[in-house]
Amino acid sequence: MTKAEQTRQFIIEQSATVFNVKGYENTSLSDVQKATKLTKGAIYGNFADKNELAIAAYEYNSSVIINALKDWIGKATSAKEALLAYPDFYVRNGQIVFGKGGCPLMNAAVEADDHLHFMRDIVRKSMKQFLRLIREVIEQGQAKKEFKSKADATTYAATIFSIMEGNMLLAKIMNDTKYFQLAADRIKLIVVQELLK
Amino acid sequence: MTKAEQTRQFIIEQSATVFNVKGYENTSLSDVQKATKLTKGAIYGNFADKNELAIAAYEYNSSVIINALKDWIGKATSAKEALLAYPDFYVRNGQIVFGKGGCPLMNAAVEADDHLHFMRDIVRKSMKQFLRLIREVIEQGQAKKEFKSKADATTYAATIFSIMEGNMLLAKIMNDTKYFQLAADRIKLIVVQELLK
Amino acid sequence: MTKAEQTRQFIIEQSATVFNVKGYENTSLSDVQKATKLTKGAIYGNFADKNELAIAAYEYNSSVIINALKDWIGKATSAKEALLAYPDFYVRNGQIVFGKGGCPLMNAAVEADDHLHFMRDIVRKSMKQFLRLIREVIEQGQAKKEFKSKADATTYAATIFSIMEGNMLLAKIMNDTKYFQLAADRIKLIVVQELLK
Amino acid sequence: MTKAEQTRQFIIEQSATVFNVKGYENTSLSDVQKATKLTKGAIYGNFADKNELAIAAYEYNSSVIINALKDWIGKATSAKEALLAYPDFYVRNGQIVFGKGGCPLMNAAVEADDHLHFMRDIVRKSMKQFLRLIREVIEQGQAKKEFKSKADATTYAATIFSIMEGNMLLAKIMNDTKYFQLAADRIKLIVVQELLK
DNA sequence: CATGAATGAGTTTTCATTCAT
DNA sequence: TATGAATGAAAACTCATTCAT
Repeated sequence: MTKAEQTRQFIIEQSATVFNVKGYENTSLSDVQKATKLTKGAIYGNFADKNELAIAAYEYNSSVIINALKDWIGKATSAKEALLAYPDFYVRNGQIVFGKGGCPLMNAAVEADDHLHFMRDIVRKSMKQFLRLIREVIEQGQAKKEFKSKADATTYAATIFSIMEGNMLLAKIMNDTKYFQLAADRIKLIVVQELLK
Repeated sequence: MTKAEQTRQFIIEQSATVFNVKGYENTSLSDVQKATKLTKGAIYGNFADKNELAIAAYEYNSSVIINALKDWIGKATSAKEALLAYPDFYVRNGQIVFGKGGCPLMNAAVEADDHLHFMRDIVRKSMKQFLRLIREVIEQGQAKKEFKSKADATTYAATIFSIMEGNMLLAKIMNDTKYFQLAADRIKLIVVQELLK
Repeated sequence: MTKAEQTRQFIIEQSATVFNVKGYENTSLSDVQKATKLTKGAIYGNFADKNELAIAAYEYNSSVIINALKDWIGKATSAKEALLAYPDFYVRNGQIVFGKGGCPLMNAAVEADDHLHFMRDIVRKSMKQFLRLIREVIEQGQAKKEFKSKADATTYAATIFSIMEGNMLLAKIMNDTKYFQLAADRIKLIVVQELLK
Repeated sequence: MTKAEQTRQFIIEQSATVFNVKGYENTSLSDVQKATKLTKGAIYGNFADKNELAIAAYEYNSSVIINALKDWIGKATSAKEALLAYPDFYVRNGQIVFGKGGCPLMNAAVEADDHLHFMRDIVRKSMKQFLRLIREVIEQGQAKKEFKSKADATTYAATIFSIMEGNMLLAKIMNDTKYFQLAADRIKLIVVQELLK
């Protein structure tokens, strides 16, 4: 890893939370300077413009949770366990998630959907990736005869994800982690009643 | 309504969608000028600062959907019908909702939760109001013996709302109204299986 | 004239010489601020961007000498007198012209020809206008039988202009007004030997 | 020629046209990097600062046409032929000259006269050198009895040069090589009518 | 000698806000 | 009240230059 690559990575990691908290458009280069303690020149030496940094920060932010999800799936000994690990993470780490600005996919999607067009495709891509991971867990559960085969995996992936995100929204604005538990309960109910054989 | 009050209302209504689409921080007074075709003086004559206008615009935006919800409830002849009118609205008006920037509660919550502090309380308040309306429908359904009495109305209100919002998030970023149908289906399932006697 | 129009004109007049001396690209908004003692906002309130101001300043600069030429022509009692008034002006006002940065047409043309494309057409236009004025004096001299009718007015206009500009170039870089006299002598020779009947 | 001298020369030659086209102040080190495909260190290792490079690039640019003039003079079999070779070059190579940004003496003089002071003396020197070359051709023509001895060589040199430059200015901004022919015609007229015995 | 990452003052431009009219 | 010209701080970005490696 060259010096430049190290600095680039450093800038991304140091500024990622600021972008998630303040929003990608409302985070200024001064904010990034404060977060990295680097000069503007150093930042512009590593990124063509603020948009490039915003995208890199978003990719970092989304990769953190996507990789976490992959981890849980990898460690789980059953599809059920894998699916429930996802809401359980928020139940157990609610305050940490709050401190980092909440779900980066939701935050970026709200900015990117009808306004920050340069980010839309990248957000859409990560959203699809997240949904695919959940879908694959369900499909593997079906392949292993753990889950009912007639359940539409794509639909269930979207349903589980939307329950998690909808409750995240409530949790954040109400500053109340109980909504994470609510999501976990509902997802568990769906897994037990509708997916498990 | 005095002239001043009329102008104030005019500014709010003309700028409300811009705020919802661009975000409350990112919408500039130039944007408001363009939307209202008024001068800065006219705007500052009616609002102390941009924050006051942002709050008023948010209150307008959220009141539109809260009033719509009240309307559906008022017109419904049963609790079930009232509850299902909510997701059905999005199923039928998905593109219109997209054009106005999506759900104002979600948009504002994402900005306000850990960043735009002057808006947080007002967003929280409207969120509670929305949840309370749903809860009251459920409670009335229980009072009228339409719904099972042991179901926790508060929990079900949050669950229904979060399913709607989570799918709204997917719908917006994927630019696909099918997620509104997904939310409607899931909410109907819950109403039929868990609430209805 | 509205306040805005007054300020706009004030900015143009105060900054025109700076643009001519430093060049249109190398003149910064700080330079304009210093020249006008106005704030950036005041300047941007009256011009969309620096290019618009640069063009306005150039138009002012070129109009000053084009109007001067028109004046001499208007006051002259013969075509010969009108033509010679042009180089004579530089002979008599060399130091003043130096102090204002020299001929704006030449300065802007050198910048605009292959580089400052947004100014090229406007410079070309003023150049044509200047040449046309000289040509018309010659044509009127021909109409009044003062000048030989077979002389090609367009060619003579370009020749006279290029002699003046070529010597201006020498005068400026050598900081020596004798080249203005050289131009005046050569132009007089041409008028007497080739144009006058 | 040492390695360092080679690199220095390489940088000068690669960047010379950029300086002539964009102007000496307006050409940035990034432009020089792009033109040379070298690093900043390599450039600063060979030049103390941008001004030193600008001067070297100007000296190169002016030397190219001064050497060309010397060449034509050397090859000419008469003073008349030598003098006319100068405008003829532009008549024949107008588009090439345009492509390289036009006459470097004029371009640099316009920047240096009252603004880029560090270049003024060097531009003045090359201008004098160019004028001296023309003057010497005339003087040699007089010594060989080809030209009239009473003609003031210095004056004629300046006149010929200014006609060429004045028309160059028109040619560039009008993007029309006909002005080169106009200059050539006028210079030929002067040589034939006023210098030749 | 050359590299290229870093500096910090400079650039153009936008913004929320004020205030004389 | 409404106007719109003006303010000045802050935005994104570029530049000539330095210096550890």
